[in-house]
Amino acid sequence: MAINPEQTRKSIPTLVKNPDLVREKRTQLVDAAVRLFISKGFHQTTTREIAKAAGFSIGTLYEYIASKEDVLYLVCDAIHDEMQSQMDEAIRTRSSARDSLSESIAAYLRVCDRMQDSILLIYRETASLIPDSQQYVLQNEARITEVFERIIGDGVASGDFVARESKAIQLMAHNIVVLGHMWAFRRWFLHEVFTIDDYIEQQTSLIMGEMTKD
Amino acid sequence: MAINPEQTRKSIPTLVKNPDLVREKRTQLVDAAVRLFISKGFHQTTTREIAKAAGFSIGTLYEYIASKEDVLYLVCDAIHDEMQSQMDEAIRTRSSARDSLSESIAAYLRVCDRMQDSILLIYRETASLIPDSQQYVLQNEARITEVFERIIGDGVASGDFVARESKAIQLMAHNIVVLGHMWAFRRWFLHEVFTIDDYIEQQTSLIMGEMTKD
DNA sequence: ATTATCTATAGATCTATAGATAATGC
DNA sequence: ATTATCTATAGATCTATAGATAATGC
Repeated sequence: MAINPEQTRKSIPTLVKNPDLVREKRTQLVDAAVRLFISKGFHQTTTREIAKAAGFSIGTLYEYIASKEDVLYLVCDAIHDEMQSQMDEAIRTRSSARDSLSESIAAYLRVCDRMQDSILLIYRETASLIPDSQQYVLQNEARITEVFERIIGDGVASGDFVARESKAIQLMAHNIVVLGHMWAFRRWFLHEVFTIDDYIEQQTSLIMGEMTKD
Repeated sequence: MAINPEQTRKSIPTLVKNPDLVREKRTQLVDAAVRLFISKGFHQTTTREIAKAAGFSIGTLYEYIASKEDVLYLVCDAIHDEMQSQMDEAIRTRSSARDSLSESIAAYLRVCDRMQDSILLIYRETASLIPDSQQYVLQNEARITEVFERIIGDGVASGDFVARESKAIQLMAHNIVVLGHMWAFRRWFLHEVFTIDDYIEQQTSLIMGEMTKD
């Protein structure tokens, strides 16, 4: 029995034997919980509300999880899953490193625009997870950052971008990721002043300018 | 009786008549609450714990506030106050716009480094405030951003920085503010790889490059 | 027999207040 | 008399589980 050396997902205990059923019910559960957590926050949402919104009783809820915190972990993990799959779909390698990067940034910022509420949820509630679960969530965040690290690294290797040590590349990747989150958590200002297209244009030019300067 | 046209602070009701006493006790209260909220979060902290840590009884606590949410508002407001005063102290106008901006960014990032935990607290718990209180907190956030807006605007006016419309100046100011917060909320990565001095150097050069390019 | 689901509730909170007590100043 | 503080607790939760019930398959 091979043990996966890089465990990327925490397994949440269940009392239900049928794995298909577990998958199905947990999807319902997560969908309901995401909506509730976005609108009321994790602590203001009761386990009863989650069960009701998911379409089963409080007793059944606890057949599929062992604690309320488990629901939060499943929610955070599902959000990162959705983020990853939307990025995989949108991000393509182009002929030039410039095009790859600028189009990837644009695609990523559009994903952030669509997933605003979920991004805010992660920012607010990650701290409510136990440290162990937090580690998994941060790993997911790191994986998203690596997408940009790779694109920039390739461009540096090919000479399309200014030479940079690996730490500087990593920092730029984090900057890009944060610019996407910022569109969500500073929306009280940004959405008043910019359309998402304006925002993409301005922020992409900031990053591209830095990558290709002098 | 003059009414201040721009009300910048919400007044929290108290049953205690002596204003000096209110100020004094609320300072104790906020100091205790900040520590508790940072370590356990707002919802996991009980009003009893706050009262005890502040040095008075649960009954007395409710002479100085009307609800637990009031404590959170006082905490958020005190954090922004502290932030403002540390920035006022650190940020000086220099002979050139370049120096003013780069030194202000450095000073600001050092403030963020010192106030990491408080910054994270604001990110996590602002959503737990009632909408009315949230408005005041966002106003505080906007005021901090305006410091950079002014410095950049002056540099553009004097011709030291590339010409930009006011929206682009505002965006750059928000970018700078967020780079400071990022040092706090991405510390799980950034602090592993950079010292605060490295970070200041890299991020300042990103912004300065953009302000003075071609 | 086994698996999944439900109802009912134990047990443990936690916020906010009522009413008693102590301290201060006229 | 007035102001500030304290103790004790009402009243309202909320999580998690025990034990009963229904559905499925041998």
